[in-house]
Amino acid sequence: MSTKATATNPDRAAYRAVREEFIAQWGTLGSAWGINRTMAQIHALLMVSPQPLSTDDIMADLQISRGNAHGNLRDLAGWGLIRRVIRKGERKEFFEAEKDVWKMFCTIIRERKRREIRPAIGVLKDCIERAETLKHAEAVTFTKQTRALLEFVEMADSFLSKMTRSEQSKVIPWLLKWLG
Amino acid sequence: MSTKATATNPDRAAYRAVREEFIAQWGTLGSAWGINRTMAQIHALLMVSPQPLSTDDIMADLQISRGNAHGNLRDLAGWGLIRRVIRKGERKEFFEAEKDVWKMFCTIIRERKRREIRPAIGVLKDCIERAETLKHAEAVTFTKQTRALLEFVEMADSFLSKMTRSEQSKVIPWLLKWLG
DNA sequence: TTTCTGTTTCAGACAATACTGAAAATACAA
DNA sequence: TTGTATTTTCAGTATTGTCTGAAACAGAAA
Repeated sequence: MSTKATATNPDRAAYRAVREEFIAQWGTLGSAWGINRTMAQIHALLMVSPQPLSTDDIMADLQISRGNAHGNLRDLAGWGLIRRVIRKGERKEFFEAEKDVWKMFCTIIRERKRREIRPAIGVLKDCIERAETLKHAEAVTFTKQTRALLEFVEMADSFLSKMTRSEQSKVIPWLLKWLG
Repeated sequence: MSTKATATNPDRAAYRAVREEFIAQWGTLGSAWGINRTMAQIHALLMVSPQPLSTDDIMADLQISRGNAHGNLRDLAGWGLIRRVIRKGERKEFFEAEKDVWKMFCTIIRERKRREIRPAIGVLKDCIERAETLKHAEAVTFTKQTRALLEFVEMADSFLSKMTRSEQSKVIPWLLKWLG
């Protein structure tokens, strides 16, 4: 291909710059949502990379240590956002990101449901159970409010479950229609 | 009222304990979503409090410094999750939380849209604009992927906008019906 | 004006989290 | 089995984000 990267291609520098900007911003965005900055950056890097990358590639690109790269890659794999790839003949392992945005979204939702929403529902139920029989005046307000929260969170949970179980091809057109 | 709190009411201790548990867990949940732990705890405290609380009440209850309480109260007011209340005859100012869960949800969504989603859309547009004309091979993958992300984020943004502009009384029944 | 009550700010202290680098463990090839 | 490439772990360190406490400030009452 004539557009193959070379040291002399002037677009190379421009591409590097815009990619770096994207990665940096994705990292910032991640930390606003409770995701480790480096983990978000590795994710961004893999998302826009045409081919799988090794730990060394990532270390070199983001200028981070082996331990840091390793741990964050393990966590990203734990989230299901990236996969390990083994190339035959190579001992090194490579990583690639899920590129389908809908699948990525569903994965994130499912994991956050499992890690945060479900435990939150458990806590709310527990608190309500312990508070509902108390005669203390403030306990009445407490129970009322935590019940309202529980009801809401459970509904949101159901909604997200149903949505992430649906096909993108069913949800998106429906959504576009609903938006008018 | 016969259930009024007194030092001798045995329910008082049980209520304090369950409320403390709720506040602690809400704080943990907050930090998982990129919200300062103390801010989430103050929010939890005000959510379940039957009456508005002063800065001193909150300092005493959560055992935090004045500066900490003050700053987080300011931030919560900035998010629109709590209101300042002035009682006539009193010089102190008090705070109360929005208790309606649907309104609370809409407020959080609107703020996160404004603070994070909109800037993210800006970044994506900027990156696409800078990358789309580049001939570098990797830039093609980059542009394709960032376009897919932008499309998705813009759709999510529209969806959330429409939802938070709707009445709870319209959305909830519809949602329940959709859930079957 | 002075004093009193309450609010706001912020430099320094502290705690939580993230990162490094090197050593240990593992996996594979010869 | 030994040697080599690669992954994994983790103690120590750095960085970031949060919190404290005291001083400065602001307005109301005396």
